[in-house]
Amino acid sequence: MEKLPPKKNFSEWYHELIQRAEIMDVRYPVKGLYVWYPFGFRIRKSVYGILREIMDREHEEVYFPALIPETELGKEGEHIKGFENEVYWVTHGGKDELDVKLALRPTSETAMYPMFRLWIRSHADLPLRVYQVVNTFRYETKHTRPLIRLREITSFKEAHTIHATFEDAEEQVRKAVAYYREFYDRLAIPYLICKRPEWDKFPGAVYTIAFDTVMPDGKTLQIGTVHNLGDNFARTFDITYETPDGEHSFAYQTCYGISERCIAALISVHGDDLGLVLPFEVSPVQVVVIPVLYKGREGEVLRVAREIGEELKKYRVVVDESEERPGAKYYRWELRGAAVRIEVGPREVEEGTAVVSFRDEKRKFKVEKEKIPEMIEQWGEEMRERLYIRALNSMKEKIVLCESLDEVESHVRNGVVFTYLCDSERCGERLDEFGSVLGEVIESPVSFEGEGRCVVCGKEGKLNAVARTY
RNA sequence: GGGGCCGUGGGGUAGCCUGGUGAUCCUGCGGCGUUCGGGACGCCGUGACCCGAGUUCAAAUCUCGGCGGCCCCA
Repeated sequence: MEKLPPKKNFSEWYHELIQRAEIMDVRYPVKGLYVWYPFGFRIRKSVYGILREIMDREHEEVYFPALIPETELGKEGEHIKGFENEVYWVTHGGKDELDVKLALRPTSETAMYPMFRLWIRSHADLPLRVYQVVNTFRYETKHTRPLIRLREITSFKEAHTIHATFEDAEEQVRKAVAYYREFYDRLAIPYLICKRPEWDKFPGAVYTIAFDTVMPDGKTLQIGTVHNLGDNFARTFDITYETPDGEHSFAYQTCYGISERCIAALISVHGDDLGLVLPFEVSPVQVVVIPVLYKGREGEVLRVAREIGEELKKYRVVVDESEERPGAKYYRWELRGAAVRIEVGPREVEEGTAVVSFRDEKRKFKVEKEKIPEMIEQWGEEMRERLYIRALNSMKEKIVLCESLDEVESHVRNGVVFTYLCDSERCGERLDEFGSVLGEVIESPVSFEGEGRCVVCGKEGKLNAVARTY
């Protein structure tokens, strides 16, 4: 097996790793569409398992159609303006042209909200909280990249909620942010939380809060968004409810989403020159047992290796009985991000021990064989903590506070710039020349004063993040 | 939005400028044997010129178009 390109050549590394670790097959003959390999799909399954577990606490899972009639998609003015250039249209059924064109959903507000209008009658129907995990389509014209910029987003988890009052919607936004925090904490992925500037919010929203993580090359990746929609969509789609005293009132809505970019972040943030590094909880191979086979000793070694595998069967375990030499097996499973490796050879069989090592460390150590099952969980959690600290430190290194436009211009090439910015779109546009304004910093691993002089015009400004983005 | 580069076995490549050889090398994959504590070795086998049109006696190589990929600038 050939070596992977070093991670410092991030683009190359990412592309090769995705293919070689069998996450996505990038050879599908349509731009921007990729195939999930079985191995990649197992990562997706465990990551989305966590997301579903979190969502299921107070949302119901639903499924809405992928096709949206043009008449509904076009109702909300700002919304359609934001998406019209990237919508795929279904124009024909067989040979007949359709009377009303059908859009492949770029997102599902306009599929859901006409139905919510029928579902919501009274205050007793509120709040309504649902989510779905679906594919969405966007005709991307820039470079597409597996898991990051797609024409078919295959794994869009979108939640939609409806409330009686703006304050209730505000409260839901806070909860959604907390859910996403928990999700990314479990994946050991650090993030910035920003309030997107007015000109970059979700089309149709009152405001947008976004999670961004920092990739190895210093560009940021948006990995989650939370939108307070106010009553904008309720007014467009006529979603009203009857209050306890018989009045009719428009409802207030939120929506928030996470796509397979969370998996792109997982791979990019933790991976190393040898391949995938995945937290124990989501690795498709949580434990790999490697028997070290010597001529004449194969039987006993294999027997013990299988025993260990059997005792750990509540985890995702592989006992690698293939004919390769141990070294080749180590590299193979390191590429695939097996979290814990257990080696058993003739020596260990005699001692009743095994050699244990973790994917994120060079260290190897001996453990009594019987102790392994009770230690696994703890090792997994310790590994998650190590990964998180390492990722956090590397993110902190890439954030710099800048107090002049020259500094912004030079630093944004290598990472994230924090600087002060007033509310004017003009000043924002000036910064957008260097990268993208991510917005007002709400939460960050690096803290600076929240207010200062706008780096462009010198008026009162707030702490904002600027970065090159994916 | 503008510009540039590229498409060769499963992956990565040489060859293309200057048309003509049995299309190069690494890797992977299958088989056999000797091995096995960080990418073993030997032997055998497998497998490619993106698609279409054109120029030509002859096209991986030249021209045009399509599709796909990468990079730079705004």
